[in-house]
Order: sequence, then C-alpha cells, then structure tokens
Amino acid sequence: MRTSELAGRAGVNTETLRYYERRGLLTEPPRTPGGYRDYPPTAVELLRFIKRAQELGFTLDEVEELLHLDDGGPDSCDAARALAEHRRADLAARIRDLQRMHDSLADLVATCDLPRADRSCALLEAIDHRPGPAKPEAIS
Amino acid sequence: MRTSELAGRAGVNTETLRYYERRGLLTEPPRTPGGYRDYPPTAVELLRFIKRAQELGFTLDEVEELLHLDDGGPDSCDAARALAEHRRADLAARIRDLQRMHDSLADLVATCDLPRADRSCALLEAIDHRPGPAKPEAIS
DNA sequence: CTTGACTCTGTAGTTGGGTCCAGGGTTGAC
DNA sequence: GTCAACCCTGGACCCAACTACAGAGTCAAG
Repeated sequence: MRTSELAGRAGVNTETLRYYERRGLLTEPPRTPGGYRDYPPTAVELLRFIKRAQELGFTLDEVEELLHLDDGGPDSCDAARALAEHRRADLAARIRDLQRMHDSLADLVATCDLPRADRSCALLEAIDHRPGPAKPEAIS
Repeated sequence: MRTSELAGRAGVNTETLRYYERRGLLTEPPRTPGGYRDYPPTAVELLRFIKRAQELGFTLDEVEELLHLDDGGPDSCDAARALAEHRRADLAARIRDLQRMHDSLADLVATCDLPRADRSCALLEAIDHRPGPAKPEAIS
C-alpha cells in the first residue's frame, strides 16, 4: 500500500510516515520500480499501536524501545520483561496520580452542587491540599 | 522572596518564572526599589500546583484556565464547574486507557514468567489485541 | 568602594513531534 | 501521449515549553 493510503488508514499525515522512517521508528518499506514506498498491510496496525502508545503518554523514543523488543524473538524476552515491568510500574504511578486529580475534581464539582453559601469554589485548595506521593524536592 | 529562592523552592529554573510571567500564568510580582521581583510566599504553592497539573498532562493553557477560574470568586463558580467537569471526564477516560495499557503490560510480564516454550513475548499482540473502546475510525 | 553573587531585559537556541514546500519524477485514465 | 493525481527528496518551518546568553544594574560583605 502506498504512503497516502497508509496515512489515511492510520489517521496520520503522510509526512509523519517519512518522519517516523527518518527516526528509525518505521523500517524502510520496499519500493516499487518507480521508487514509491510500498507498505505491507501490517503497517496500519503498527501505526495505530504507535499512536495509541503516544496518546497514553509514551514518547516516540519509548515506543521505539518497545518495538525493538518485539524484534528480538525469545532471546530478548528478558530485556522485554524488564522494560515492560518498568513501564508498567510507571503507568501504575501515573494512574494513581491521575486518579487523585480526578477525585479532587470530582470533589470540586460536588462542592459546586452545594447551595451558594456553602461553596468555596477554591480550585487550588481542592486540588492542592493533598500533597504529592513523598516526592519532597529535587525531582530529577 | 526573590527569583532564585522561589525557583529553588519550587524546583524550577529561574528562567521558567519569567517565562510563566510572560505567558500570563504568573501575575507580575511587586518589585523591590532596585527592580527585583519580590514574590509572596504563596507563589511556591502556586508553582507546585502548576508543575503537578503539568505532570498529570494538563497543558499550560489549561492550567491557566484552571487558575483563572479561581480568581473569579463565587460568581465564576458555574464556569468553574463546567470546566472542572469537562476535565474530570477527560481524566476518567485517560485513566481507563492507561489502565488497559497497564493491564496489557502486566499480562506481558506474566507471559514472560512462563517457561520458554510457552512464551510468545509478542509485545504488539499483548498490547494491541484488545481493540480500543468502541473507537473504530476517525478519532477526532 | 570594590568585588562577587545575584538580578534585570531582550533575544536566540533547544527539544520533541511533527508539517509544509519547491522542484521534480511516476502513474493511470482518457 | 497528455494531464491530473500522486509520490519522491532535502530542507525549512511550526508549536509548546523551556533554557541560555549577553550586557547591564543591584546589593551586601569586607
């Protein structure tokens, strides 16, 4: 399949395909005699995976790492395992944080349901008064 | 408190403070006779709030929106409520997606615990074979 | 009253993730 | 065999969110 078809099916810009290729995220597809890229059908799924991972907060570097693990066969399974576990723990932490923020916002919305006199509407308070997960200073 | 003290306490670069001020995210603090910025102690909490919201995936524009809601007093409570509810729903959706990815990764790790013969180690499969939440085409 | 640490301003550079464009080649329907 | 629709390349440009820098002013200790 050609560039624009793949781009269309995956919901990305054609330039993005070339960009990913430059980055090494997509391997160079075979070319037609005329020099046109000719992607295999699986490329659609691959791109959707990339996009989904990205929406979930993985950087392209991380996505690349994940994809490379998939290349190595069973031999790289231990490395894959370590990386996956690492990312899993990251995700768990992110989820917890987001959940806290979510709950704070839900509380705020609930406060807004109260009669005017009982409202504080103090967004900063609502969100900020639960200190972060033991991360005092000097983050990185 | 002066620029570098605030920056230190909040864990950001001093330039970031000026950047936020240019963006309108921080209001211009009073100045000392010599022209130095003199931040109130509350600025530390404010910055930490900004950073935390950012870590959780809010853009600076969104953070600004959140902060402006806090200015308006009870009058803007209805607007705040709508925005908060919107963001809350966004967060809930993000959390669901992250949770799916998290579970996929956990499955992958579990697969890696199997004896070699039973492993697939196919990351793409592990992650990709659960189609998204009824989101067939044309995302936005 | 000098010296070194700090701050000011405006402007330019960086990183990540694309996106656009000019100038040219390839296809396929007519 | 022509013409629109597509594709190629290399390079420039864009946005968000910083970060760095030059050149000048401020301040407190000695």
